[in-house]
Amino acid sequence: MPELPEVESVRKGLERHLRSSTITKIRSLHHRALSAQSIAPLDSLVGLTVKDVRRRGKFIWLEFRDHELLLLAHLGMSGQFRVFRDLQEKPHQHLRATFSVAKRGKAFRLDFLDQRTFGWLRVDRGSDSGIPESIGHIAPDPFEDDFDDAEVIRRIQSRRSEIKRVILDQGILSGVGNIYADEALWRSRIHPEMRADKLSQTQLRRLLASIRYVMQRALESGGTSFDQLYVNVNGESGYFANKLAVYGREGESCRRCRGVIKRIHFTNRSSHLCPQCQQIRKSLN
DNA sequence: AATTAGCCCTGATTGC
DNA sequence: TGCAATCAGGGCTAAT
Repeated sequence: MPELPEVESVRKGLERHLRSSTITKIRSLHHRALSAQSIAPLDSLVGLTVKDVRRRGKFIWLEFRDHELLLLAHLGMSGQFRVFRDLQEKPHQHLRATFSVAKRGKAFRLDFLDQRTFGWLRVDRGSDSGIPESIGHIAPDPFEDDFDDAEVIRRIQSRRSEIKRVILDQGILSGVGNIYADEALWRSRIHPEMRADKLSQTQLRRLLASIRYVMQRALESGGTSFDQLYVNVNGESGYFANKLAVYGREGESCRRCRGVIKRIHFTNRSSHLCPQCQQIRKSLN
């Protein structure tokens, strides 16, 4: 499941392969591949040369030389970008769009695959803030220079809902999904159902540090792959899954104490935690 | 303005 | 064995 570390791994791969390359042809093969909010058809990008590949949270985009248009993408749950040097390589079953690309006289193919079709591509334009116009409401992620810890802590404390919901809100901070939310909460010993406004400065500082730590470590491992739904642009899996402390470890023992990892229901999905390390104090909640 | 339920989707797995 | 229910979950929208 692509969260910030997985999306960053993909971004790096795209940067390496696509920077200074020119798009020569684009085909869309699924009606949901192109976002309804796209300001122009994919064809508008034919002939443009990639200047940069950028990211905020889980959003990724290509910037082009001498052009205000850009290509924004979100991988959803199962979206993938795959680079194929061999143009004869058979198209994947879940192929949603395919880009023909040329770089220094060599032609290659960039495929956008997506089994569950929650991912999308969108032609958009830049804005004064330096990010695509349509994602102006997405907050900086914890690895950006202008991420302001004190300000984010203040915003978290202004919410009365459960802390896990708040750190998953991409308008407060971006890039955190279900896996790293559970991992960071475990690391900072905070119960996911604690009310955000009841947490102390110290706890929230520790939580932000844990989010950075966990996602940095995951990035160094190339991300978390449980199955073939997340792979990098070369089709390779990440190997952070075996370093996870709580996610997917229901019934196994806590790496910090003798507790048994529990899985609890959380808005139609799951939270994983150690009930020993992450206690919810009724009096404080 | 903050909060929350519901929706979009496919394929693997579980239950009867 | 076969079919149906369940689960995985990010972000947007609508309703409260």
